[in-house]
Amino acid sequence: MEKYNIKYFYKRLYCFHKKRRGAYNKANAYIPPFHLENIMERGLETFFEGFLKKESVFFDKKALQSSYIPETVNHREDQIKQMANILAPVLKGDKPSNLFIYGKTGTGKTLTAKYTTQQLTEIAKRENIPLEILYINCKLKRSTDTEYRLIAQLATELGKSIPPTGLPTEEVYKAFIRALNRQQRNYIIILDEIDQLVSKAGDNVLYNLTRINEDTESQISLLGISNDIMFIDNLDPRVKSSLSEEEIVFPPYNALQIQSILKQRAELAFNKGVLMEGVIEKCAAYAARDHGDARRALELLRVAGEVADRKNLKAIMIDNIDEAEEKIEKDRILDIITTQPKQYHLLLFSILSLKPNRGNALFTGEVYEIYKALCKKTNTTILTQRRVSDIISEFDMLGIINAKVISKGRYGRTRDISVEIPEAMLPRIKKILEESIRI
DNA sequence: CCTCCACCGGAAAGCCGGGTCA
DNA sequence: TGACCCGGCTTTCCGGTGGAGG
Repeated sequence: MEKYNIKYFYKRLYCFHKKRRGAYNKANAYIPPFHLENIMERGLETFFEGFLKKESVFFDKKALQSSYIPETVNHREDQIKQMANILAPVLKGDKPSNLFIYGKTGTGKTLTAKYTTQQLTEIAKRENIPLEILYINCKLKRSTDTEYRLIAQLATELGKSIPPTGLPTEEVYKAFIRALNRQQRNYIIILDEIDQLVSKAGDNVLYNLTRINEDTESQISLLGISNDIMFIDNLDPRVKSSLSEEEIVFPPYNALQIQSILKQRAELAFNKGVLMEGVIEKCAAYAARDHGDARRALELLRVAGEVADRKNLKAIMIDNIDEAEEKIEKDRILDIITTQPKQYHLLLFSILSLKPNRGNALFTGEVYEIYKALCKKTNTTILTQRRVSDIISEFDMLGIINAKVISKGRYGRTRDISVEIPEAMLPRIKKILEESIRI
């Protein structure tokens, strides 16, 4: 945790407040108000001074966050032009075609879409054209991963609050349409990570959304963003044809392009001269290595800066990037594991405790046996093997284990499970799991 | 070439805790 | 209050299958 973050600041302020009024300490002795001793000014002053003096390599960290929209979007001129062409009719009051955007993660899809629509709204506002953009990120957990919730979310954006559950879905649609009709406008709905939505809620939602124009005076265009290119092929043909009336592909950035993006952002984010030679190049190279993910590059740079700050360095060294990469991966795994429910912990613990004597080739059956024993020992209900099998798949998808289906011939078919957590982290993780299991 | 193991993974249905509404 | 609805998690049921060993 950073020492001088906002929480810390408020804590200090609160302490200060108590001291100003005077307070009783643990031994119930009255400690006189600050100003009587004239320490207060000094205390607070030094705090603020420290806060100001505390040197940071950052000037404005925001510029490195993935949600930041820069003044100009580099290397996406073509896509912006295409998108503008497709969406422009909305300015004349016509309904633009539905648009489908795809490209790998970190290729600037969301950024470009937001940037373009932002410009669009500005012009629309100036010219007094009724236009509204609704942006929904379907990946944000718990808010929009089912049909009900998506529509509810959309309706909420239109200022119609809908209870988070309880109503029939039909009712929610009606409320949404009423909200649309309340003011006749053109709407562009951006559905980010639309593949996530479909995998969880099915393509029914999309079908209904594409058909909703028939029930309302307002016109609605959909703008779907996906990083899974195959996703569109698995859709209902009717949805497919109407959703992808237009398509734009975002190719990955190459190393040079990532470099220039990083430079642009770094200029805003860091103080002058804190970047050592070669830092940006290295970040870019790391990110280009796995398919030109600019978001990753930015994150890497940001964390490298944080590492340098924590070490009280005045500049970001090349080594900090390696440390940053390690830290990101570590935090990711730790975050995944600590947020899992107990059953998952039990299972993971079984896998880990089986690992030392069986090497790196565990089979579902053995894991399940250990898991059952563990459940009995800790007095937990035992899940069926079918369910456990699903949990193993989930771990696989999260990237903390690797589970491949193999055939052992006469000895059946099973999954070959190996652990993907770095060796160095294992003791710590085991400890976390143990604690969670006990309780 | 056939068999048959030990599990995979799809489909459907049940249960539970959260909610609305009249 | 009871009738309903939803989503998440789980169980039940069951057809499917790659390949070692006969």
